[in-house]
Amino acid sequence: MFPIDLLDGAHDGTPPSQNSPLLQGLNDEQRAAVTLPQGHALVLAGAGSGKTRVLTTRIAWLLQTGQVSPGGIMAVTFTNKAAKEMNTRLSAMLPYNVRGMWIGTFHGLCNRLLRAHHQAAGLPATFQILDTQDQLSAVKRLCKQYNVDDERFPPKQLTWFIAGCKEEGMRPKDVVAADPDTKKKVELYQLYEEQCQREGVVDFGELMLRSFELLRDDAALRAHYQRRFRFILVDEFQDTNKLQYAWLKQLAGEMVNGQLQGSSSVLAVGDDDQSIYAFRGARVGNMSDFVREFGVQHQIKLEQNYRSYGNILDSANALIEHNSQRLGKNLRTDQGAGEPVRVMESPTDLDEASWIVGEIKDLVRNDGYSRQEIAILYRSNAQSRVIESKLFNAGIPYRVYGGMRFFERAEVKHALAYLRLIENPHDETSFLRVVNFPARGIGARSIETLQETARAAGCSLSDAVTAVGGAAGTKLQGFVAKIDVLREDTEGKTLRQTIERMLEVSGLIDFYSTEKEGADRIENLKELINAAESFVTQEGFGKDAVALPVDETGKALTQSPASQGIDSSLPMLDLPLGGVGATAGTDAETGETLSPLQAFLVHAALEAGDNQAQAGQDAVQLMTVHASKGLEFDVVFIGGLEEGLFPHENAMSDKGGLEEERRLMYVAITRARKRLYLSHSQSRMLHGRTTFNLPSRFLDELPEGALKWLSAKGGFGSFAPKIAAAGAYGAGARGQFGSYTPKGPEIFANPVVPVQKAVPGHGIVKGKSVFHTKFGEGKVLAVEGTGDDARAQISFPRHGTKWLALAIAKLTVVD
DNA sequence: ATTCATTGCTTTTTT
DNA sequence: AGCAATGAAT
Repeated sequence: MFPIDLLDGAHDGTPPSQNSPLLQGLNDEQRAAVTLPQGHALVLAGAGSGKTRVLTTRIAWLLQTGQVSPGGIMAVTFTNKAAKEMNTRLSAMLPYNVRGMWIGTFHGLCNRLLRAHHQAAGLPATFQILDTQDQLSAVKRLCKQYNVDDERFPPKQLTWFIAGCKEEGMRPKDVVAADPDTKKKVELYQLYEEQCQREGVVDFGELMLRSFELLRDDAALRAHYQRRFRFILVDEFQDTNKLQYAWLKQLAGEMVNGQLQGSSSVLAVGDDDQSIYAFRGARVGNMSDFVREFGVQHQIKLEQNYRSYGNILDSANALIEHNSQRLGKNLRTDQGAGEPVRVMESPTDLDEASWIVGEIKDLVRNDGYSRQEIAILYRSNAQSRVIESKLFNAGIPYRVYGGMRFFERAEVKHALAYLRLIENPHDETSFLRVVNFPARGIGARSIETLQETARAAGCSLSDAVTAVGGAAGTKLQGFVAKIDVLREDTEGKTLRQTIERMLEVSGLIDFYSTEKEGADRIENLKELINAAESFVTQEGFGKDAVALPVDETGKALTQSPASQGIDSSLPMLDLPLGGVGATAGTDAETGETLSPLQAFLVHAALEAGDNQAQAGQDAVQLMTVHASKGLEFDVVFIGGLEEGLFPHENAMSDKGGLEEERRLMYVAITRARKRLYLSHSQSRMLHGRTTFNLPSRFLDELPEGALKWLSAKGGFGSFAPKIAAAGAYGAGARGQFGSYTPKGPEIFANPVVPVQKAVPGHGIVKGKSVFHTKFGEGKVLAVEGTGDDARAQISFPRHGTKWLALAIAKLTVVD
């Protein structure tokens, strides 16, 4: 369907030096992609085909051959991680620095655009960004104000509705509301917008939508950026939603009779087979739309895989073949077949976990694999629990990805709220978050009065405090005065000093130091200071901003970009953000500079921080399949390959659901370099009850020749080789296998690690020293309870005395 | 204001 | 089952 279009790099008549060191080691397809001539192009980059390398080399190539200066390049990604990776690689490849380019996430770049043109966009210069939590609390507040029945309109659903509308590019007036429920939602959407506007805040969707509208409605501005960005590169194009696609079109040129006209070149890199975010609005269809509307001339497929052995790729290829909606692509490798893909069936999820743990022990002990090169992937987060407990009991270090991110933690959010109030006393989300935290006797009643007063007077909460009388009024005024003092105190101070002062004045530190679980919260607040410090250093605040000469057309000014005066000390937000001939840091209209504090707050919202657990040394990696995208490991376990779980039953409702699940499986398989294990269990504890599931249909879709069934080993081999016997424990067999409930001794013959309940002694005894991954070494003061309920009281020198549940806390006995 | 009890939710997730 | 968030009781 898509012909491979190998280009020799000499189409535009001026053959660039094909022997450039940049092109060394690239295969023909990669080289063709890197040296593409001007014009729009689509690169279908299979898993492990060197996609990031192609993207970065392409940029380096464009610069090196003088086709464009850094200012003429935009590279868009989805995650901060990907953007960072691109930056890092580019800095390594290029002799000069990378700052002049616009490299970032969609939201990051939108933020940049809106900062530069906040006036045209109708936003205050210091607008702040609401994350998902903030958005939810804003909606809750709204619902309360308008007495919305939160049974019928759960705030969470409203936030989904609003985000969904924005992703589709729809303002309240654009939504077709047929039924009264939708009408009500649209009404609330409208009110929510007004509230955000009043408070000077934007949510993630708004960043995208607002900057799209800015470009759409301001022809001069649009023309400027269209001229500036000669080359636009988009990573993970299959994950773009409708709005992001429309946004790209605005930057790339003008639509004339359904065809895009413009002088810029858009390179979209993606893999339709790895599209796993349709559930949150991604449109794979953007790929074919792109080809049609942009009049794409060149399509290149990167099918050479440098990651996995043949059996793994054969499995991936065979599986994805079952999808009908594909552009068509087959991965190949020179590495040989490698080991077969191992498949295992276990009677229960506990056995499955035990088996995985045993296998990992062998891999590490006998085969010399390092733990961090082993990943356990699962469809849903709930599955990690069992595996974690088995790993823990076996004393194998592991790391779970996902969960709370740094800037999302309650104490950090509290601190950020105070900081936001310093900048903007009218930020009501922040105001309400901390007006009574730490508790200062301002109850719900007082707040209600304040809200009524503010509404009556048509002013913000903080302005309304003086109008509230009585004891409540005094307390409220005290709070506002506290913030005012803080604002004056920190005027002109460094970010570090500001945060330290805030922690003191707010009473947060005092509060947490009296809390019993407060020690690690204080730790996190201290960490906030560190985060701010490294933000300041990295972003180069405090150094003089240097003007960057911007060529109108974005064309190379000189052959040596190093001489263009790009200064690495330029903070990203200070860059001349367009506006014709803008000068960084000074131009009041376009290059307005944020204070370090403001910039840090933006950073905190836009980049929620690492969500990895302790960056432990050599630990087995646990994560959902979604989280594994873009990563690779020597050994991969995929657990829970059962109907209803993977493919997940909730995903099967819509027509594309099964295919998306299959792509998810495809992503999972292609993470493995050397060895792949697939596993399913006959029964599983799910939502508190034991369920019995058939093996996943995906197992049927793999090539028999690439697989090796291990189940025989355990005595359940009678069911293998597999699916032919599937009916035997199908729906009719539900009762029959009821006795496999995880109770009593292990039925299964491969129990490398004894079941938890069989171990009354966890080794943790009064008087012993234990090690906790976070708190360090501590002494056991007491032990209580048995089995899963066992708890120990442990005294840590740096974190005080804590009660820890042994089933949860990661403790190892120190001899 | 703090603590305890009840209720609801539970696919995947970035920004 | 387990957790978070809400509501009632002290």
